[in-house]
Amino acid sequence: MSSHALKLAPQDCGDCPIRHRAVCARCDGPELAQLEEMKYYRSFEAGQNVVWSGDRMDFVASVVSGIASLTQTMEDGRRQMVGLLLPSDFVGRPGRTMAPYDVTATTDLVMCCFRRKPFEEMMSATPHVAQRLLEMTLDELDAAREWMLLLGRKTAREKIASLLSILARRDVGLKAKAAKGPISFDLPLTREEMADYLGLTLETVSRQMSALKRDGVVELEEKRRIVVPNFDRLSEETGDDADGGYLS
Amino acid sequence: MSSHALKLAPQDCGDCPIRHRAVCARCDGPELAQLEEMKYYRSFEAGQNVVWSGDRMDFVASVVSGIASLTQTMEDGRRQMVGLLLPSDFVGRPGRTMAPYDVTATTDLVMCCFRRKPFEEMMSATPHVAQRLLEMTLDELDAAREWMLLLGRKTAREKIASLLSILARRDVGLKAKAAKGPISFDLPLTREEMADYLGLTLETVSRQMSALKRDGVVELEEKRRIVVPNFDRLSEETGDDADGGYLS
DNA sequence: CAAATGCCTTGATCAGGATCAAATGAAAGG
DNA sequence: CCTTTCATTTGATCCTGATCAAGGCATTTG
Repeated sequence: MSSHALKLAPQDCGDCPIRHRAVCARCDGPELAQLEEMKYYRSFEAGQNVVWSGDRMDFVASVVSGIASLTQTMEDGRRQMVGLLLPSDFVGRPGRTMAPYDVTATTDLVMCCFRRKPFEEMMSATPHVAQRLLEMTLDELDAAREWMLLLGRKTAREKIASLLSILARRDVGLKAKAAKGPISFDLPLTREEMADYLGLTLETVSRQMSALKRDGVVELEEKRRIVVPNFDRLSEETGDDADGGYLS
Repeated sequence: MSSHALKLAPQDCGDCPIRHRAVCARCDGPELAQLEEMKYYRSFEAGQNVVWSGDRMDFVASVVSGIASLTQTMEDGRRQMVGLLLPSDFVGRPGRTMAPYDVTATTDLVMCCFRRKPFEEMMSATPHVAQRLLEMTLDELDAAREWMLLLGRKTAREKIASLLSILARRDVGLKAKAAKGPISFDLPLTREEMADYLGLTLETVSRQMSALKRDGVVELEEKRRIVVPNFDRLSEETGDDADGGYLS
């Protein structure tokens, strides 16, 4: 279990794949050097827990690769995922050591962790980290509010379509490819995780996936492999206007 | 309609009721003076719209008194409130002029508006505003995620109890009173607004309110006047553990 | 005063999604 | 190879909350 937790070779920030989107994006040479000194990598296998709600966290971190999830659990076991963390997303809150959510590696995951103390000192000494973190937090807040609309008002079918649309869009973005022609990608989530994210049961997720397949909105070749033959068609199923106001 | 929009006398920041919690909390004498110069007050009557989603906003603002709501609307009219703004809460996003949500005065409302241009200049010149705004945004993000759990997983009864609990807690806080003995407060929301906030219909809200009354969890004297005879009893109905992890 | 309006409550019925249950298929392990 | 396990699908039934509809009550308006 911990065989994977240490094996990552230290990497130079200059080569880092998330260098220009993460919390360090605005930092220049000397500040980067300072961050290099307080950072260390940790990796996790899919399914592994990163921190438990209520745990003390002595670091904050950026997701370098893979996907992590933030989940809240009620006493009786009801679970709601409250965030998906993609590469460059930030985990942890300056000024608070207690984790408010469970953080779990949804896929294999690499995180760039910063020791809390020096990170917080740097935040109060120089503005670039705080400025970037503010931007990122405002984006997360927008995303959370979009999700509130989904959770409160969308039908099961619209919820599934919305999630697939976001994942598809994300993969298209990564490939820097126009939204023409079929899009295909691997689902990084199990049916149960999808249910936890969407406020549904896994049975309903499965049924709605089957329904979208039956209606030709998506093709499922291997349960986790999604093909979207017509992205606009999928967009129509989300309940959002046009293809979602994704611009600022 | 605009008779109310201008009539507020300019107020000195030193006397401002939200001085120590708002975005200006960390600012000292000279910075306050700078803010004084870019600020102006606007007031709105209950029910009045502040900005429409998609509108250009040439200011950002703090709520001084009253309550405002942020609402998203789907094409077919489904509505979801995504935030309640209480005194000291911040409206608008530095760096973005387009409003992403409808902002509406839920009660009579006074806002302290800052002209966007000088506010943004000040944010990049000095760190105090950005630091405070980051804190406030992180708090909002936590609140949004708590609401995601409510919207995705709680029953109608738990949703109502959670909302009443939050409003009761808030009023207790204002009165700096211990949580012993009956708590009473006025609902600042109509049944329909409650429904929009909780992801329910107004009929379900009404029925659950009646049910909580029937079960002795709350007393309703005037439809908007709530008495909570036993706060712990109300807390049990929210589905949260203990009385909610409200500490950071 | 009567009529209209806004807000709320209550009743009857419906339906979307939850729950309970079983079966399938693929991968992992003995 | 057979068994076990895990993720998923599918079926049958139930129930919570939505929908449709009517009525109450207070305030406003003509």
